[in-house]
Amino acid sequence: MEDMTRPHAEAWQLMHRLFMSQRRRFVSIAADEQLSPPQMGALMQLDPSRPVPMGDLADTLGCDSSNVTGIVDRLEGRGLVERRAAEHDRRVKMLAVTGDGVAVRERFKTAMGEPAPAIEHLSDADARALRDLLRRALGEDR
Amino acid sequence: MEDMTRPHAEAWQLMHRLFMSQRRRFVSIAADEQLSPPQMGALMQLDPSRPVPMGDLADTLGCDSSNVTGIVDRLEGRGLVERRAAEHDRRVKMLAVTGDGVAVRERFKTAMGEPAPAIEHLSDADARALRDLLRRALGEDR
DNA sequence: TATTGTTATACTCTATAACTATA
DNA sequence: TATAGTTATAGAGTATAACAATA
Repeated sequence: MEDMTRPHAEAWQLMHRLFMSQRRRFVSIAADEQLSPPQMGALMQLDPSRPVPMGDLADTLGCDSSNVTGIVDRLEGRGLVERRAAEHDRRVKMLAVTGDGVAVRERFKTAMGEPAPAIEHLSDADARALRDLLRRALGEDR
Repeated sequence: MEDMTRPHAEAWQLMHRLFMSQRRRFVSIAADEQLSPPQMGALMQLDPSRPVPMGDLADTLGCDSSNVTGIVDRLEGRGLVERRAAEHDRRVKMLAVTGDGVAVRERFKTAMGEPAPAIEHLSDADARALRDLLRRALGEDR
């Protein structure tokens, strides 16, 4: 009984393991920017080229909107994000990433975009094959 | 200038995106067991077949050991984990997963092991190719 | 002296419920 | 009436520092 698992499930579980092994790196990179993990997560979910409503951020973070108020308060206090009025509904507040916020985002992407060692050790051919598979998987999903 | 990114980096970033899209599922599965995400994370890091010291858990979770005290208090209160004396050092406390704890772990693995939609939609051939690549990546890394 | 785990403290995250101001 | 965001509250997560027991 070797290989009872479907290849889809085993692939997913291997990715899961690989990803989990990188959690400490995420925490450490956020700490380098003096941001808590939730704060960094929120900043990375924002769109630097288009302000988004508070409620949308709460949805993508999967947490209550009362929660986002505090996280955004602190990001705004750090000057990384701004609350702006929305065009046609005076209830909603749009979140815009500031220049400093964009800079933090860029540094984070550079640091966290560095592949995990397991991926780094792949041959160029394997890495291209993996990239193409993932492009296909994510492409078909939208 | 299309494709300036090395295939390793792009593959890693695609995996990152795929994984992030599954965070809500993790939170929801933990909530089904009435556990907070950190509690579920801690329980899943333990080894059901071999008790581990508190300090080791703190290391794998990447947090301070003072933190683990509280998380383990609550897991122990739920009867999912036990603190036991260590053999040769009376300072250390070993964490053992109880029968109930093992059951929660199994349910979690079943639920979270279900592949993300993007993976599920891959053909069998693609899924096997992906699995083999990841086996190779993770295998070489140890 | 050094190490393991706990306690004390302060701040952050989180959900629920009640509230304000819009719609 | 319903919705977007805030505030109030209570419990949990987090790091730092000080501590007790043990090595």
